Amino acid sequence: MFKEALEQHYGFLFEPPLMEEILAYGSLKKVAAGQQLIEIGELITHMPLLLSGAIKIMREDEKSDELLLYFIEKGDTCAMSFSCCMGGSKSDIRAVAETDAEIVMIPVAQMESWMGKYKTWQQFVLDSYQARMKELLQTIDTLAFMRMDDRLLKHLQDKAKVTGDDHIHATHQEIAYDLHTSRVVISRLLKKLENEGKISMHRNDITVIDL
Amino acid sequence: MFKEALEQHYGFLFEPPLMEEILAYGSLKKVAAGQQLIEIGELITHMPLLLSGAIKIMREDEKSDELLLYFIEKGDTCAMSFSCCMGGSKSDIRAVAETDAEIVMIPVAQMESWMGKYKTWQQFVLDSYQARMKELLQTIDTLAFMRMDDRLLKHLQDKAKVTGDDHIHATHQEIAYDLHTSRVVISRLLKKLENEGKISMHRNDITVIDL
DNA sequence: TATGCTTTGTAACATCTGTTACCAAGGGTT
DNA sequence: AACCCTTGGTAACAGATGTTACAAAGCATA
Repeated sequence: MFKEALEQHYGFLFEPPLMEEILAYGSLKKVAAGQQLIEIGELITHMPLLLSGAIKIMREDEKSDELLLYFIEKGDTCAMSFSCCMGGSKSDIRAVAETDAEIVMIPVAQMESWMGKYKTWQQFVLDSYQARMKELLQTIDTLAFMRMDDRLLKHLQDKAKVTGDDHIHATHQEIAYDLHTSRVVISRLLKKLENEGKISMHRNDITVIDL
Repeated sequence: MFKEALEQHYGFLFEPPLMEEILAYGSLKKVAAGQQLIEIGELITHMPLLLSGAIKIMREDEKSDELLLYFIEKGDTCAMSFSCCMGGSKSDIRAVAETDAEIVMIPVAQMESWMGKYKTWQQFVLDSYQARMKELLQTIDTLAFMRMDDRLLKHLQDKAKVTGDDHIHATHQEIAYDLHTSRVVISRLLKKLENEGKISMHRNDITVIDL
């Protein structure tokens, strides 16, 4: 059962009858780091409430070029990890577990009935949309106004933050995919960041010093 | 009065009592092309319903670098041109009239009460959020996956579409601001597009051939 | 230790984008 | 015509990023 964890993260948000319904209709899903939660084009049937861990949200174009949009953090006012939960539409994004995570999955049908019944749920959904919107604006700022070296450092800092660990276990190639660039560019810029004293590097392990 | 125009664009969406309320509490605002509707950091007091014309939504960073996010079209299911109408928060974006436009302004207070009262309004707000989200994703795709020449052509096509005119009246400098680059770059790429037969150019007038 | 795979470092080069500088063309005013 | 201001064209260069190629280091396993 996930009653305790749910109370802890969402108890202060939702009224008791709504909490009851969430317990009744929601199901707990445990996923391991790296596991894919939803793929682009897939039909959305459930909405996730994150209890623990972190999820990364990715975008992809026709040529299979990838880009990380943002992370959803554990304990975050997370909902609408999927921009298009409502109305039976298909996913515009891919969601992948960044760490091991525990998620309560709510069927979309319930969600829609709650919109009318529970004021706190309505507010929660609106707040979540707004939070996602801010994340997207932040992503746009990053793409439009920052150069790759700053984007890289920010990525490492974000990653350290959501995992709660200043040691990052990722290859240069994996980082390159997230930032939509090439491995050589990442190696080059990481070396530069190391020379500047902002990180230190070992094989498969980057330590972020400048948090 | 704006009863007819409102009926025409929103009548099929909202139930009659809601239409009455919109007429009662909304006020018509006519703006000329180029006029600013809202500035970054301003408190949001009204939500706009676009009756005619087009609005462009811009983002800016600390260094006053600008970037066009997207256009809102006349007749579009437009609301939430401002990502943060709810909750008395401040604007993350700037809105500028791209053409002359007519807008019904709804006080935020009304809007919030309607969320509980009218199912159609609730759906409208959610749909709008979703539409804005898709626009932002589209903007991200453009920034992450396209080069400047394609971004430029897309910009010209978008602009022709929202104004309903394949003649674009803008200086190279103005276009450069929208795309967050320099005038020289735009001149260079416009010349290239002209050589490729996709546009034709005269002073202060670009004709989009490849629509 | 020998072998093979993955990961990282680095050089050399191509290309795209941004910057500076200057001139020319267009259009309006006196 | 003479003048001025805005706009556009172009060269030359700088810097950032992407690409290709290859070598070296780290790690696992036979």
